[in-house]
Amino acid sequence: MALDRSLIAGLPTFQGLGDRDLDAILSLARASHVARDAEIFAQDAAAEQFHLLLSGHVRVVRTTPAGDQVIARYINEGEFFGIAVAMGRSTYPASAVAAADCVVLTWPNRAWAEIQARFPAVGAGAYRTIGERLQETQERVVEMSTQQVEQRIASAVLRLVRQSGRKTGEGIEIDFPITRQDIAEMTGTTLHTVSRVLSAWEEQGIVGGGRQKVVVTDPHALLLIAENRRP
Amino acid sequence: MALDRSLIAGLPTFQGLGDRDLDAILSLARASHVARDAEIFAQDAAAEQFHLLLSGHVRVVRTTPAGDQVIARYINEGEFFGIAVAMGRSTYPASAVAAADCVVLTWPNRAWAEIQARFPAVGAGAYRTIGERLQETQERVVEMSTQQVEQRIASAVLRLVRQSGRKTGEGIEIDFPITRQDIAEMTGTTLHTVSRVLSAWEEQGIVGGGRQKVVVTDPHALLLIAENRRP
DNA sequence: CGCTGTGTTGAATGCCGTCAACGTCGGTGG
DNA sequence: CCACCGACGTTGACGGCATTCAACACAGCG
Repeated sequence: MALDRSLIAGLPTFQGLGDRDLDAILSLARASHVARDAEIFAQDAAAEQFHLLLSGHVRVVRTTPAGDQVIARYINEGEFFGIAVAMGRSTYPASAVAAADCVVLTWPNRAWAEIQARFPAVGAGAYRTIGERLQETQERVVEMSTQQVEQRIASAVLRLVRQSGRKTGEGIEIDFPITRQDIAEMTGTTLHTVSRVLSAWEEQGIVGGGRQKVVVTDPHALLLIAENRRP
Repeated sequence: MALDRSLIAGLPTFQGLGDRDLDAILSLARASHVARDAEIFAQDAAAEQFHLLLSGHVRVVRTTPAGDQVIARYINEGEFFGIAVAMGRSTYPASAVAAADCVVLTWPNRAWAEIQARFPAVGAGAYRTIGERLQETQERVVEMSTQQVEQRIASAVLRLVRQSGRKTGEGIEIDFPITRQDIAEMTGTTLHTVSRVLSAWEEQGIVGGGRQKVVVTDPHALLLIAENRRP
């Protein structure tokens, strides 16, 4: 059965395309559900497909030979991921795991050349995405080089809130399950330190939370901490 | 006066192009000398050109609001740099400074669309370059998250040696001037720590050096340190 | 010949990782 | 329904690695 174009019609990636174009792109794709914690692709596996996240959240993780894990980034709804083909790579540099239940569109690599040729705007958008990720990653290197752990955690939480925040009565909530361990793997620290820092913030009324949940009640205070300008 | 096509004919970037193609690409460019320590473009400035390094070495540096500097990477001969246009950016995310005397080719941004359209292989090569830089940068995040300072310094020196090494009688030498401070800014540490580590390595006969110079005499030992498998 | 940039080394401080113990939530199976 | 168990979270104590502070040495250059 053909996929309905309404799946992707609203996404910025495909802006400006007509119905026939959307149908053409979708005709090459396959949609699937992915349960939470299921792996979408594995680090170092042959990269034969690329993906677009329709709903849910995906965690991109690199594992070192020693077994340490580092979270490279979270993918949000509407973003491409696993686009090794666009970077001329033949294997995936990291694994992708569903952080929540997901709906994913998948194309075979050979579709990339066709999409890029027929819809240059889509290709350009993907390259802009890669460029943005490069900038973000370098920003992270700068943070890890110059900031203390508490500031880095503040920056990471703010990034999550901006990219995946959902307003609630209490404040802004990160709308997928996230553990202290996850935050530690994003900031290059340990779950112990993250727990200590979040506990301190909770006492000051900056964040709230609970099990696998983070709610930011005072984003401004967090910003001050991230910029090391705490009053 | 027109630029001679021999300037770029040997570069992997332009492989497979004919003489007329090379001339066409060069006709859009301008060549210039850049003295050591001169700035080629500035962080946050409007990105109106992109560059290719013909000879010399270029240091790409990000500066934080607090004044801390972090070296994002070194550019080697034959590489594009400052290709904000390919990532859809309107400003440069970092500054570029000549680490040694350089010869640089410069194109106005509008040449990018034309080159990409007429010579897709060149465009694809640039995107592969961006992809490689993304992978390298993420690799650096992993290192900073999981490794100790000495291992990170070893990794950084090995990277420099692989990318810009020159064989000499003593061993492999990094063929541009580099200070302890530079290495510190690549690894997120201080020049003091770098000095201590290099002094210790020198005593063990792993590296040699001198003022603004690093010579690796025992690359294998460095590799063992980088992988934390020191005997 | 002094000055500036670079490099070295010692001593002390402190951040944060490590080790350890315990508490709590939620799902699962009897 | 409830007991159990594993995953997640919290907190204290301790120690080590690397930064910070300080002082000095040396080279190149005007």
